[in-house]
Amino acid sequence: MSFFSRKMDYALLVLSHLGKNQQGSSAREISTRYAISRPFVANILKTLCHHGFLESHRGVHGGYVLKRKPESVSLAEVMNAIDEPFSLMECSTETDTLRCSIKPFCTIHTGMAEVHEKIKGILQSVTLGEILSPESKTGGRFLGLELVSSDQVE
Amino acid sequence: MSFFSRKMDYALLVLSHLGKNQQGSSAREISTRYAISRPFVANILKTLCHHGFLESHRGVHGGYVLKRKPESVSLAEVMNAIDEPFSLMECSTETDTLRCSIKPFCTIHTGMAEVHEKIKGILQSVTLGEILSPESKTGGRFLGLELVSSDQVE
DNA sequence: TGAAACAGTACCGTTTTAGTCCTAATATTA
DNA sequence: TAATATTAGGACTAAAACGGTACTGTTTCA
Repeated sequence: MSFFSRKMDYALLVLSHLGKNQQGSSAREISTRYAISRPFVANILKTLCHHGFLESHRGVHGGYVLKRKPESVSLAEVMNAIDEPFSLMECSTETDTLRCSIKPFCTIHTGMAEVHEKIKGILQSVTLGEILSPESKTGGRFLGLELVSSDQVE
Repeated sequence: MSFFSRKMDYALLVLSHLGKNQQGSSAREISTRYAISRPFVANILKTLCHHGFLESHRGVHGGYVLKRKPESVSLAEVMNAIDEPFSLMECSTETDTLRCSIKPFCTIHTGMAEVHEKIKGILQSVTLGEILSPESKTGGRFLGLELVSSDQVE
C-alpha cells in the first residue's frame, strides 16, 4: 500500500492539471487525458470543489477552474480534503492519545510524536506550486528551520 | 487510516520494549504487558526474528532478545520487514514508474518524487535508539542539511 | 426544449488487515 | 525420560477499507 491513496494521487494530478491549464477543464477532458474513469474523476473534482480548491461551472461549456494560487495549496490540505488528516500511528492525534490505554508506560510515544511532526511538517511545507515546478524549491528553509545557506525562500 | 499499520505500531513497541529490557522477554510477557493478543504479538515477533532484528530461544525460559543495537535500526528497515517498503504513490518505485501509462505527460512525477525522497529520508534517519530516548537527537543536522540554529531539533 | 455538464448519494466487489487456530519443534527441569 | 513452557510455521477467517460504478437530479447553454 502506498502512503497516498489513489484518490489522493488523482486529486494532485487534477489540481496540477488545472494549475497549468488556467482556463479550466471539464471532467470528461481530464478523464480522457489521464485515462481515469469519468465517474471517478468527477467524484474527486466534486470533493475538491466542495473544499474550495476549485470553482465549478455547469452547463454545456462548464468545467472546473483552480480557485486558489498553486503556491498556497499544501499537500496537507489536499490530504485533509480527500482522505483524512495525516496520522502516523493510531495514537498520533490528541483524541486518540487520550484513549490509548498503554500510554502511561508506552516507551515510544514521545519519540513517535516527533516523527509524526517531522512528516507533517513536510506535508505542510510542500505546495502545489512546488510540485508543478520542482526546480523552484524550498530554498534555504526546510521544515521551518533556518539553514546555513541563505538562498531566498521559495 | 494511519500511515503505519497496527502491526508496524506493535513492532516498534516490541522492539523498544526489548531495547529497554536487554535480558529479553517472552511473547506472553509482552502480550500481557501491552494487552495485545498473544498469537498476534507472537506473529510479529516471529517476523522480526525472521528478519534478523531479534534472536529467539525456545524452551521453558525462552523468549526473544534484541539482536542489533537500537541505534542501528531505522524505521525504514522495520517497515520493510513488517509491511513493505515505503512508497508515497503508486508510481513511486522505479518498477512502478516504468509501467505508469501517463508518465510521459504527468505533471507531478518529478515533484512528487522529491517529496517521496524527503519522507523516505526521515524514515531512514530515525532509529530505534532515538525513539527510545528522544532527547538524544540528530543534533544540529537534519536530513543532511546543516542548520543555523543550534537548538535541539525537536 | 434538449443536450452537456456538474451534484449527491447509495451501492457493490475486491483487497487488505487484524487477528485466530492448530500442529510441530525445541529446550528446560524434575 | 516425561512433562511443560515456549517458539516456529502456516493456514484460515471476519471485518473493514478502498476503488470504482450507477443512478437520479439540477443547472446552463444553444
